[in-house]
Amino acid sequence: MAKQKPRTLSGFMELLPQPQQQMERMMELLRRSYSLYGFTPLDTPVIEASEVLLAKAGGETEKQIYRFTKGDTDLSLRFDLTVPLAKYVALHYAELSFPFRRYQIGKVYRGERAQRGRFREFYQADIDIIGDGKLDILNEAEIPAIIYHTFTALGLRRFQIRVNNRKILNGFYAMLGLSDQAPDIMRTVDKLDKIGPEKVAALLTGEEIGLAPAQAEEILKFIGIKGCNGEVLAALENWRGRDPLFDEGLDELTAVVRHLGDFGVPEDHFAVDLTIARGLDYYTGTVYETALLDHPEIGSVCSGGRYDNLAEYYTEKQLPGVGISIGLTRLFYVLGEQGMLNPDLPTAPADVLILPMTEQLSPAIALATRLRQGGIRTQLYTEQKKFKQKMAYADKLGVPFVLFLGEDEIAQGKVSLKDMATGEQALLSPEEAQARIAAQAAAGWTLPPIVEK
RNA sequence: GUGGGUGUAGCUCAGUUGGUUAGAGCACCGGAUUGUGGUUCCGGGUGCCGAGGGUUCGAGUCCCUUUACCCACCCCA
Repeated sequence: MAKQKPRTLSGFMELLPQPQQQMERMMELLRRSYSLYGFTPLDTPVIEASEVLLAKAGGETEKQIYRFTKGDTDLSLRFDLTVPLAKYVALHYAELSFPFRRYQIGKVYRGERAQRGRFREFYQADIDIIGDGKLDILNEAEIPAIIYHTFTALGLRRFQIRVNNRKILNGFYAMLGLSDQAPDIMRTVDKLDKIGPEKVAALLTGEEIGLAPAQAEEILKFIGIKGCNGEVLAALENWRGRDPLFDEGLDELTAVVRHLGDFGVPEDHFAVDLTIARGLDYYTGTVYETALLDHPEIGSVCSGGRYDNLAEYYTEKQLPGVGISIGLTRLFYVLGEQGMLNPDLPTAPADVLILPMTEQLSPAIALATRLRQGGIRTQLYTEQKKFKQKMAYADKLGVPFVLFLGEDEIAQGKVSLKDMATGEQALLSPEEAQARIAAQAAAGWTLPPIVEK
């Protein structure tokens, strides 16, 4: 019979056991980091009713949404975690405490063409802080501090958090009388690093945007402000007093920069960058983008910002918030491609493999139970294979220990424990063997029980 | 959505101006070695040459269509 060829869709990441372990490790580090800052975990459905998910969407995002019908219901896959959060907060408003700080790690779906470092299904790891009516500016400084901590916890060093404020940009374009064209201008200006000032100027004065050369020059001069954070802020002061929104944004940005220092983020890991404006269009104030300095070509791995009204499509309540999203799949892809994933990370699924050498399995099963009760990850190998194949299996899994239990051992009440790294083997009592394995077992594996007795 | 590239073994890829039985490395399987792996040696090809049509005595190779994947743009994590 002809077989259906197995295949995985383009843009969907599917990992082998070892890299999967590394991925899980990364997620665990993120959870710990987010938890450390007092965020509560949240999960929401991957599928939502289309009218809920698309309440605000339009343009590009709407085109990218996976949408389908099941029976007569119109369904969509979530394309980010922020819209589901908005729904969640609006729905459970009365039962939540504000400011509501939640983290969420989950898959999202975008039906765009897959590309290097760009997927159709990918993990986002989000944190958001939602206020009830108001939200203090300090939160906008804390968010990038969390990013700094998190990236550092992952072992990353060469990254930079770039900060800007939409109010500054919108205020600036208002000064020039260009409020209507502002979104197009920002998107163009965002390409500065990639295509250079000449091409940006050409695009700005081109047919689609149609600015006067003098206006383009003014814009390039503005976004071209360089220097350390203090210098950039000082330069921005020159525009103060000409637009109230601009002034407000400048005050906010100044506060964010100052508090970032208070939170312990080193000066060289964040920068005021007037070109960034990215992210979905619901950002209204501070915006962030984090880049890996050695891989600018791969784009942003983490971005976010401040929004004034998260859930305006679901509720009359005013719910301002600030948050960021780490593109976990992209980040993992880049790290893997660059050989930056720690190869020393133990990825064996077990600390020990028990090889029963006789037909009599009861002692081996009892031993496995005993080790597991002691918190040792134990695999019992009972397949009828040649000895050599059993060893090859242990070798491929990378288990640090193999434990033989044959007639001799059972008769003596002992076990043979082989250290796979050194090749040394010893006849030990079960207690001694357990102690040796436990000494090398991956740290932090045991967790307190979640169910009360 | 737009532009370009590539489909040959599980993976990465060779395959001459069209020529008879389609190859390499790695992986995999078996053996040397029935209580000792990772090294070594010996043996094994596991294939609808993406699919459909055309040209030809003859197509992996040339032409057309189609489909999938990759790269870039758009946009974005």
